[in-house]
Amino acid sequence: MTAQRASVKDVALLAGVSVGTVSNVLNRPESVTEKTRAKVEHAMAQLNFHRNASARQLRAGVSRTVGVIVMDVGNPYYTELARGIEDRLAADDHTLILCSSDDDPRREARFLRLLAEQGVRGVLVTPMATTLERLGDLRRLGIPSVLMDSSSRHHTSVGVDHVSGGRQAITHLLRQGHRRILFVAGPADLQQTRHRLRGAIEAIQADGLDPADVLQVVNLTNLTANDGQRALATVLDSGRPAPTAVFAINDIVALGVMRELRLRGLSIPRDVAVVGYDDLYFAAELMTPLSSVRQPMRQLGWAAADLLLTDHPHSLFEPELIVRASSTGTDDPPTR
Amino acid sequence: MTAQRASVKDVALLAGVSVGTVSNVLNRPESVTEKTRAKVEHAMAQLNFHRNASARQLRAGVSRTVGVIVMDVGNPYYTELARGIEDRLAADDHTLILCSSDDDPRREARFLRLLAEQGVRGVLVTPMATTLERLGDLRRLGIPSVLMDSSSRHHTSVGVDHVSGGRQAITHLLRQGHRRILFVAGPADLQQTRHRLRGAIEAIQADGLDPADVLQVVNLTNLTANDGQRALATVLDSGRPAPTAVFAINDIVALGVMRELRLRGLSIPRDVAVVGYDDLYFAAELMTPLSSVRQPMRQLGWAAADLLLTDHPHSLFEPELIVRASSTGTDDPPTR
DNA sequence: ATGAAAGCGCTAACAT
DNA sequence: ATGTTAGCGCTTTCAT
Repeated sequence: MTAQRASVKDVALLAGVSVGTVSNVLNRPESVTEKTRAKVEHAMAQLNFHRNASARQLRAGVSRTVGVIVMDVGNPYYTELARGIEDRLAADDHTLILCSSDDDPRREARFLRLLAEQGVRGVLVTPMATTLERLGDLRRLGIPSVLMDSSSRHHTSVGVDHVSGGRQAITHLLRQGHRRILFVAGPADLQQTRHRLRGAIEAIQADGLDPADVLQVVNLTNLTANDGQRALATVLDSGRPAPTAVFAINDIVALGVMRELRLRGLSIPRDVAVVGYDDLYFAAELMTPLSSVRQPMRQLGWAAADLLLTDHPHSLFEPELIVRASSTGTDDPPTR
Repeated sequence: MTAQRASVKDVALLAGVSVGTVSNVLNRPESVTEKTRAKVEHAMAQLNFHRNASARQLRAGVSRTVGVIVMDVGNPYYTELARGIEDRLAADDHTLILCSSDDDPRREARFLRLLAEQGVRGVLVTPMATTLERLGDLRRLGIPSVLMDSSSRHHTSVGVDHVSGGRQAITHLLRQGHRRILFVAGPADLQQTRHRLRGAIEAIQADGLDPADVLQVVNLTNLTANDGQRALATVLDSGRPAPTAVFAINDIVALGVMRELRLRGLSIPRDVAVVGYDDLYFAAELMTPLSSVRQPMRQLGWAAADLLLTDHPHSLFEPELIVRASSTGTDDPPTR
């Protein structure tokens, strides 16, 4: 019905000024007379003017968009991270393109290429084992990147101390008397797996025990509830002595573990105790309230974006074990 | 260390061809000799060339990006929707910018402006009551939009039949003998609320009962677990006869409702039955497995994106009630 | 304080 | 099949 997109030229024409003045109203309003500014703004409103971000970016060379690649947007843990990023970005009038790598290097590579083409101001990524190689391209393009939920001496990053998290979880289980613990971990080359495993081993050694006796590790490729369930089933069917406690790499995997335990009529935590990771919002509401290691994801995201925007030194956050019925010595009380 | 972004000009220079040929390699590879194509592609690789999306879009006038605004990215229900969209978009080499309105009209307006500036190919949005007014601007700009999880005679949309969902949930509760049912709903002007309420009323009337006797409605502004918990507490403290069943607008609200019931020592479902909505992945694993109305979100997202890309007629999907312990006549077995 | 004009990287129409 | 060129909408000198 009415015209399509109006350009600065159209606005200038209608307001009876030059395009330069229109641009000034947009970018340096203080350098324009009150009167002409009013004229121009009126023309803009009348034409339903929206500045063209492509042209702006092409000319100015800088983008107001930041790319974010997380492992799995379906996991509330990562959306909470994204929320923190968004909070920080909005304060500087930037926006975020959210991508989900689904733990697939090819998907990640595709998004990285896409973001490079978009000319984003920077990329924030929760890395998998091979991510670092792919980030070289970006750096050569002059696009900075920040690793999240992971740390590296060779790359800027914001992270949570997973060694500490693993140590806290296993220490807790040892205190409850457990001596056969199963760690249902992620891929062996994933930093979260490696660090939490290290923390677990440290905790066991600190008690004068031999990790080889106490800890059994099974590595998952995907971190879904079904994978967790299958992994536990395999271990229980292996004929080896069953574990008395399970430490899961995240709460969703823990969900699957608990499902399998229930299926076999095993009591949680009397027969097998369970500790998860991430402390998702429903952890306390599960059939057996789940002990879990809580991480400050929102702050982490905020810090990551802040790092990108202002180059503040990065921070390492501290996780905190939340103990609930799934891992306490006695059977859990019906409610609380 | 090495050069920054290489342009088509740089590639042309290195390959010893013209920029037009480079563009052809990019956009019409079949119109280029095998040999020159190889030369050009080699030059691209050598220069780490990434085409500049801004310039491309500025010139071509069309974007390969679609804006998606959901109510709440923190809710897995919406990320599942986003996943469906992404699936469809990827097939046509498009990408998605994901925004969370957080049920805040100002945030939504801001994102809409942003997306318009980006010149996105279209916008997919899960609308709140006032969204439609805001979409007029976009239309005048020639940017199509699709409503998701909602329907409108005045706007293209893909949706789920919420009337049917409400009817299924309430019919189920009536069959269990409930005659005092509380509907913990969203905002009164939200379509999901209105349609599910209509379905509820239809179900009650179909049994020859008076909705005014059977159904009590409380409207929430925000749909968090805490809000659900508070709402139920208020109702139970009101002095009026307590409901024997609760129908919650979504599973997260249901989580809060169940929390409050447990806190008061009320048994689910013996004292109060609960039915949620969305059937989030953990619904079956809760302290009391939650009956819930499942919606095909992934397909919905797929359909929405398909509608935008190919203008296929839109579809109305059918929800399905999943019955679990939280609403079955007998007490649930004391699992844990 | 405002105007004129160049140019960002790309595509597409036209010329060869 | 390949080269030449105009121009998308904006910002930003440089003049006035």
